[in-house]
Amino acid sequence: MRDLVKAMKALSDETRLRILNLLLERECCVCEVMQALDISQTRASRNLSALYDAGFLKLRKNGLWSLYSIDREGMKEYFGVMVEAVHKALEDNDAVALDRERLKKAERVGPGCVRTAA
Amino acid sequence: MRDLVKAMKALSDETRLRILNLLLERECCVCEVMQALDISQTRASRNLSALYDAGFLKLRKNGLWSLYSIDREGMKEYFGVMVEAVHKALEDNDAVALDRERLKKAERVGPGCVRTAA
DNA sequence: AGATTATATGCGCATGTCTGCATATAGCCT
DNA sequence: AGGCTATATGCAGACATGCGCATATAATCT
Repeated sequence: MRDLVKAMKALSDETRLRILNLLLERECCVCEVMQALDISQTRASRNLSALYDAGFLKLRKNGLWSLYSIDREGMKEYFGVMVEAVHKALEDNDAVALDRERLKKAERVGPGCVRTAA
Repeated sequence: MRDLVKAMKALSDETRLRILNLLLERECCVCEVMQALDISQTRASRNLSALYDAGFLKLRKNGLWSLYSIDREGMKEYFGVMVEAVHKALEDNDAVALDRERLKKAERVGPGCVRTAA
């Protein structure tokens, strides 16, 4: 029960829903999320952590980068169902579409970041 | 997006998840929810309203009673999916099982209440 | 070692949520 | 009409959440 409440709380925030939809595209590092959603570093990091703590994401560290992605295998079955519901619900949402566009153009923050480092 | 966030918020509270599971059994009036979950009238009423506002429930007034039930037809498709996910997630939860037991024994509060009035 | 970089986190503030108490509302009955 | 009853709601207090700022952490490179 506690876990389910935590999962639902994780999904009841616009920023986190946008992040989840971004990660449905592909694995992202924190700085890509910052750029795609046009939010601060703190905000990106904290909200990614929340989704991670709730059990939706997995984390892969690569050098300086923290690469988050949807943990399809590790997730409980009904979590997957919820993620799919969110996916469907937002498939033609403008904000989410814009996020996806910005993700494509995401500039490398430093000399590396994921696009080249991975 | 706003609607989805609202729906998720509605599901991110233990009391409301218990209520939702109770309503998966059958339509209930506020006083039955109070008794089944062993909570105050205010709490039952407010949380039922929250689920209603989010779009999960429908309301049927019968005399003094407010009869809430899951609005399977009126709900958006992905809401139904979420409800099913919650159902599965809590199908063998102790608290929810106890709520169901107490619902069976729910005493009529006044001279009427649903069991006889409906 | 020191500088640089990506991410995480402590603190504080503003805002939001939940619930109890008291009270309002509205339907039923005599 | 007046009393009773089931539900709804304004208010206030306790508590949680979201986020910015500054700073810490940890990996990489020279």
